[in-house]
Amino acid sequence: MIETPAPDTRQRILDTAERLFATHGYHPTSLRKITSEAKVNLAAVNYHFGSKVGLLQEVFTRRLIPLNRLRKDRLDEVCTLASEENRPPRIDDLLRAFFEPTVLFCTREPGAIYFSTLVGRTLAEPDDQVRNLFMDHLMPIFNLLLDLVQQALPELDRDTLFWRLQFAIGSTTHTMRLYGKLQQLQNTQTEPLPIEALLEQLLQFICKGVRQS
Amino acid sequence: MIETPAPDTRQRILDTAERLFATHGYHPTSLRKITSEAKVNLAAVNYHFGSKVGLLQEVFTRRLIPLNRLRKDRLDEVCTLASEENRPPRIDDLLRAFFEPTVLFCTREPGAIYFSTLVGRTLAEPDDQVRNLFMDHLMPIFNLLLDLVQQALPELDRDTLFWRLQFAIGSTTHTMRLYGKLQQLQNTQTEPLPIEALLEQLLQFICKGVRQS
DNA sequence: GTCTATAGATTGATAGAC
DNA sequence: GTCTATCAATCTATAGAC
Repeated sequence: MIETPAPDTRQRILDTAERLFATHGYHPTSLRKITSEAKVNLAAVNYHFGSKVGLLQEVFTRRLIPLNRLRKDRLDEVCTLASEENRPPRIDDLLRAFFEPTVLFCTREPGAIYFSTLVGRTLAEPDDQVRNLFMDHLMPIFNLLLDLVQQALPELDRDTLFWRLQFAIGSTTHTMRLYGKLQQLQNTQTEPLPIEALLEQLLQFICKGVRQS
Repeated sequence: MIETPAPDTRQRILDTAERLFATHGYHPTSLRKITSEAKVNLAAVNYHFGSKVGLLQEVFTRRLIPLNRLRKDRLDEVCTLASEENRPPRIDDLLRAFFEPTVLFCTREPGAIYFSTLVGRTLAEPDDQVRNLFMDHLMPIFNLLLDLVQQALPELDRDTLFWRLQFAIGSTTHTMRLYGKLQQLQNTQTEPLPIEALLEQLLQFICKGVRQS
């Protein structure tokens, strides 16, 4: 029945690496820490992923391909509905279609709790090699969003929209990092703000800022 | 006249470390890279700063003490004017008082070009030891801002304001990182958006989002 | 596919002469 | 205060037995 070459060694390495990269960063996390916590042999990483950066590559790809498909589907949905009604897409619908899957992905896909933290941190990663692995996945869908937002707000020039979307991305990634951190610290405090409520606050902030009206 | 113990070794180490930490990150930057580019001896870092993390500590402190004094003065100014006119401080004035020095600091203080990049990246630093060095400087001034914003918008609860200010900080730091990156790549393109113009766009975005009106 | 063992390079930090 | 030389630890990656 099962025909995957490695039973779960590969999976355990990916899960552990995702968590440690998110928690401590890429460079400070050694392969020894990953393999010892994943309870696999040190050499297994190089066997399955070729190198440390190859492992990171796969940590990204495993999550970003389904996430980007989700975002693409949501954006297409907004466009289809708009064209059926013979009007340009609405800006609020576009922003929700893009940012809602981004924020909620961690709760839908099991085990992706750490990935949202990793995403938020990778955008700020100083190392070009590491960040570019991520940008290769983000650029196409961001450019699609920019094109559609331009259709929704044709009176604004593209540079203005570019920066406003970047402001929105900055808010979102910072929020994802901070929310993950606060959940991690979660002491004897009252129950924290649920992620769905925080998302609504964030979307209100972003929509007001991008629309400017 | 000059009574500083080290002539300029200390300074050269700090300048070089600031640039390399901003460009490549803290962990991937070795003391050897720093000392060789600064043209000082490897042992000088441990002599002057005790350790690598002691050096980072000093890189932060050197810039953050004057920057925080600037932000504090601007916030006080807004409050003084408001109390003279017997009204609460205006939200837009408070946000400008806080974020304008933050963004423009790099152009005022000579040599601080790389520091703004470093700030933007450190907020996303996964390593707790590194990030906490920075948070110790940021927390007091952030709490002051939150208190004042609460006075300006008394009808909103503190948690809501906390998150809206975090959204604003996320936009700002992401923008500072990206702007630094784009300036660095600066190819044969047309002249880039001046930082003052970008600041105005950012402030518009933030004010709309925080006010929600 | 998994393991042990280790190569080969780099790191932060220090000792001690000057 | 600055230098050379080096220690001790850590790292990624690989070779080769099973």
